[in-house]
Amino acid sequence: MARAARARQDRQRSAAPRATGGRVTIHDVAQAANVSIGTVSRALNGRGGVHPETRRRVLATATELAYDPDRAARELSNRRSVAVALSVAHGYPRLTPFFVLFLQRFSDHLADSGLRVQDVPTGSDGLPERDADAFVLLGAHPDDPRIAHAERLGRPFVLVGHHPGVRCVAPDDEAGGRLAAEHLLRLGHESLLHVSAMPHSQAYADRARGFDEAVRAALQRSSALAVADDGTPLSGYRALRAHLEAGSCPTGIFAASDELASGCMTAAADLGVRVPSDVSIVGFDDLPEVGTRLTTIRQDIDALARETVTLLREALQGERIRSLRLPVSLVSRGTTAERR
Amino acid sequence: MARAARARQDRQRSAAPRATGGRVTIHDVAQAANVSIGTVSRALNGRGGVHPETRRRVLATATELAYDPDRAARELSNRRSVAVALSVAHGYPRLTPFFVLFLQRFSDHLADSGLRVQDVPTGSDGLPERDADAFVLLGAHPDDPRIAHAERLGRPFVLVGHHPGVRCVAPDDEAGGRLAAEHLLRLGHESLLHVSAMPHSQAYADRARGFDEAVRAALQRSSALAVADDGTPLSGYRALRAHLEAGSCPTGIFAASDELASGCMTAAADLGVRVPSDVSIVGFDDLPEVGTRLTTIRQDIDALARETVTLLREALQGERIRSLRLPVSLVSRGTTAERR
DNA sequence: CCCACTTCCGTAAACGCTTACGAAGCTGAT
DNA sequence: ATCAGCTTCGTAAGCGTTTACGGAAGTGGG
Repeated sequence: MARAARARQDRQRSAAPRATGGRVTIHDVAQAANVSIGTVSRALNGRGGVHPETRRRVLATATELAYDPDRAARELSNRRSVAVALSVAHGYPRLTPFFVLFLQRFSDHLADSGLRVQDVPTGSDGLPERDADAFVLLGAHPDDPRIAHAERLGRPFVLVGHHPGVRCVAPDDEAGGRLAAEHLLRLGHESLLHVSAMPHSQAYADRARGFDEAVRAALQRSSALAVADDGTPLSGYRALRAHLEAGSCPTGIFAASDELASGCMTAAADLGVRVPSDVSIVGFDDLPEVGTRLTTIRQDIDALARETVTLLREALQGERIRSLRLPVSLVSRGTTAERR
Repeated sequence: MARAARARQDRQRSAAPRATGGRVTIHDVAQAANVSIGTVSRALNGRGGVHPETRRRVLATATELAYDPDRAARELSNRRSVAVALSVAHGYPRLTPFFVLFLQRFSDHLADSGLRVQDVPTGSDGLPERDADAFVLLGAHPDDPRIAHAERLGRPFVLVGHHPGVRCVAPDDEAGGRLAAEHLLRLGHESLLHVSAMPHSQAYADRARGFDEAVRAALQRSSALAVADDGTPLSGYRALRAHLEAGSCPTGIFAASDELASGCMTAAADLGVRVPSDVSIVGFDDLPEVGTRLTTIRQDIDALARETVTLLREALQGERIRSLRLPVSLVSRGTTAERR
């Protein structure tokens, strides 16, 4: 042990570069900033008891050395070991591309913050499992039984979606709907159609409300509505196709998700309706897969995941309930044009 | 140190249950099996120098206590730190449900085996990144540029798919195709259709070959073919719909994937064709999402992921190239019936 | 009967991090 | 000048695992 201590000491004091296989460790940062590893850790994790000047110096050298804390070590040390269970909303039997993206970000942020996911039953549709320490509920429709259930369980949880009175984080769906309407209206479109999978989620409902309010404000009437079975491209395709075959011919379409939008574009193509010259289409999400061409409402998935983790930690520490709405923005690409 | 050593000793000797927050550690197993933690580790990891009888006892107590090695600790200790990059095949711009499932399993097995994924650019379509230590290529079509590229790079890689001369693992697609054909033929169907997204992957080509050979052997002629744009349900829908609207009416359909099959089922429904009374449909993959109703060719995704990790480790250790074909089986459910 | 060799196993260091504890330095009140 | 109390920081233990090293049996040959 005396030997070990000396070795560690040596390593800390020695000016020679460490031989840890290239990895920059907390020791390197400590050495470079002329402090101890304890101080580095405290500075980096925002713990108290560090002189502001010291903190600044540590942070600076850390970024300079491109220090990236080792996750395994952090997890092992933290032993925060919260088993986070993810549950996909009822009515979302499938794992949407959106959720896949979210999940990636989410587990990154979770690991970064020293927490660990023990169990990620992504496919599970039903109510959250008993043996988890915390829950993340993905999506919610207004009377989601999982919410009452999670509350009854008394375990910390956060909802990715929107529901009054619970800790939740969601994009500003209503504002997004409004943005879409205003964009279409500004381009001169008055024959409007909203394609949505409405009953399934609060998000869809909010998007519809924002869209509808803006439309009513401008035109004193509502737009038409085509309801898709679920949120898949195929459901969007069938919804629009059926609508067009029934004889109506909108010039502006707001699809409640990029997936629906992609189905709509295919349907339009199959029926000889050209985008954007015959009809303009606005999506929602800004998924990278379809996104390169589509005019859409962009939401920041990474921020969504990050804030989910923040709220989750707050929940774990029993802090006051707080909810977040994340801003969205319209990105105008090739599928909208002025009405001819 | 004397203090620490004694503490550890105490913990090891003491009969009292450990207070590690419920987690069963290697110490618990050691204590229960009356050996040291070193021996437990060696026994569990198949290292040499353990008496068979001792090994047996350790293994027994480990399973009895439901010992589950801590990943973080294992990673930290192992420090094998291989940066594995995943690359999705050209022509598969999207992350299919199949790959999502695969990915989950894959990273589990990777972590279990002490390796660590540093970078998983799942969405990346192009050629593998320069800074990875190893690659996993997902899917391949016959002239996949990524294969030549990976070989040129000289870094270990394994292909999930099939290609001569490289380390690869794949389900027995050809046998699967044959199974589907034989099933349909056995039910008396002779007016057959194959729905596929053929040019995109070797897997689809192999499935088609197996199917076609069995069909030719029985009927002395090929089945009809409907080509879908990609592998999505929507593409399957459009392919079948177009085919049926063109006037042909098959009684047995083999869709090259469950996703295609699900689109086919919707198309049939939309056109008033009943499954399975009017037409029988066989899928491929056995995805849990669509799988509860669909007659399909089952492949073992977990095994696929496990073997991928095995081959990856072999590649990392420079062992001889070896390829695997995993068995598939037909599971008969509600979408096939005897020809009326 | 002893020694070399092998087989089996226990000990403790190491992986990179967090954090409890305590030491050192400073402030201001006495 | 002294001391309590605060702030700031260094030290080292500990998270659960793997593995190098060496010790203790057991085996066989001289």
